[in-house]
Amino acid sequence: MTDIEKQTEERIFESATEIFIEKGMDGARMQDIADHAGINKALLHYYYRSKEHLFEAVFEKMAAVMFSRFSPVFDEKTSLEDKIRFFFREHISFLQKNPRLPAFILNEVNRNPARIKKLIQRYNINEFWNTLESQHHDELIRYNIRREKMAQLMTSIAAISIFPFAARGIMEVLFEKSGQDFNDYLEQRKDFAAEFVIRALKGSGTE
Amino acid sequence: MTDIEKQTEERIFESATEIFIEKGMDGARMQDIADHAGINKALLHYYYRSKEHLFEAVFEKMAAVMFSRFSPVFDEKTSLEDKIRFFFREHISFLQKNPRLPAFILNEVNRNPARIKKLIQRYNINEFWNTLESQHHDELIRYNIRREKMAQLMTSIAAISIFPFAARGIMEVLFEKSGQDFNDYLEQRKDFAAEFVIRALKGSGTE
DNA sequence: ATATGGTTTAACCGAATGGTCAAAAGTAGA
DNA sequence: TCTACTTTTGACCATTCGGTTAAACCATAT
Repeated sequence: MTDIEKQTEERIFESATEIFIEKGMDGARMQDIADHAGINKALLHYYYRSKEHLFEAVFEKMAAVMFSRFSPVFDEKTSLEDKIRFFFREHISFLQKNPRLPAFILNEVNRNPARIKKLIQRYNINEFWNTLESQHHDELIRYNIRREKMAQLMTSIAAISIFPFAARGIMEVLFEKSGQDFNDYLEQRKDFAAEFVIRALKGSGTE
Repeated sequence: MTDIEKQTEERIFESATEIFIEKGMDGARMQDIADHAGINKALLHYYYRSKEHLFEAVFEKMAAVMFSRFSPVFDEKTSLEDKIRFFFREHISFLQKNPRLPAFILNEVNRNPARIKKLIQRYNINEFWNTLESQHHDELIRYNIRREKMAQLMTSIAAISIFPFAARGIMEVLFEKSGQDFNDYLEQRKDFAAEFVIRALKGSGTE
């Protein structure tokens, strides 16, 4: 692959990413992507056979980026509580830089669930749990988190971090009306979310 | 308005609702809506001038339905904790019957934020807070919830309830892989969510 | 019966869309 | 410079889409 080819293909991919995230699969136009990349529309089909192929490339990349942000948690050799603090700080910071990513992923997955299936095959959620359990066995018992509750806890954590971005359109309007600032809210949220979850955990103990 | 006219107009509206929720504004086809309603495509334009008009009618109705589900909380003369329990039970039950509503609303709002603006004008979020404050003054002080934290708390509650439906496409695949059932998860969530939030509140007191 | 006015349809239209193709332009080796 | 190959383009195509129109249909009142 030559340098120029790489340049062109990359420019196409980046333009497609921008347009697809903004307009969605159905709303995006191949002509808009070509214009944005400064090339002829036929070139899109030269590098990516069809709109479907191009979208799939973008979607898989973005989904991988999104999911990869969950894994650093497993590298840390810290307590569960510190992991939670670390996660919210890092994850919300990441989403501040990519605020439209959650809405894009969630919408396209709901529109076509088959798309995410093969991507998810790579991840083993039970192994995910096993890792956490081995790392935090004592804490999980102390917090009375059994396997069924694990899904509840993890989805609640994800929800608290992701939802403000998924509902960004509503929240920004709501905040504007009440004189609050969405960015301030997000900054505060990094700490609030962590302490919120940790308090909920502490109160659930068997002791 | 005659009976037949009402029948037709309603059938159009219901078909449009179904198609728009499933495919979104951009993905929906006027022909599909007409077919679904069992009528000629021109009739759509006879009752609703354009696709935009038809969509707006559907969107505003669905947004109103969604928002109206937050207000019963203010009628209850119970403690804050019981209100939280009541809210999760009712709200998740409602979403179980309308599982695609959150993704539809969130996506279309993000795609075109202007659409929700005029709807939100009707609601006064500061008055909302004032009502809650007058009803639960003592509890809010005990839980150390000041005005800035109110937005954090309310959005966390909304997130915990709504997110599983917004991320339904991912969660169903994830659950299938790990041998869990999404409906069981939702049933458990009604209680889990309430106790989770209440524990988080209790731990935040000034005492 | 017939005129009136709202309702419904089949046929049609222009624009936009994803996609194709043959030729031009560019590149690199002999 | 000639040749073989890849990259890029403009023109074009078939189809789809939202929307229009004129006529048919139908219930009701006179």
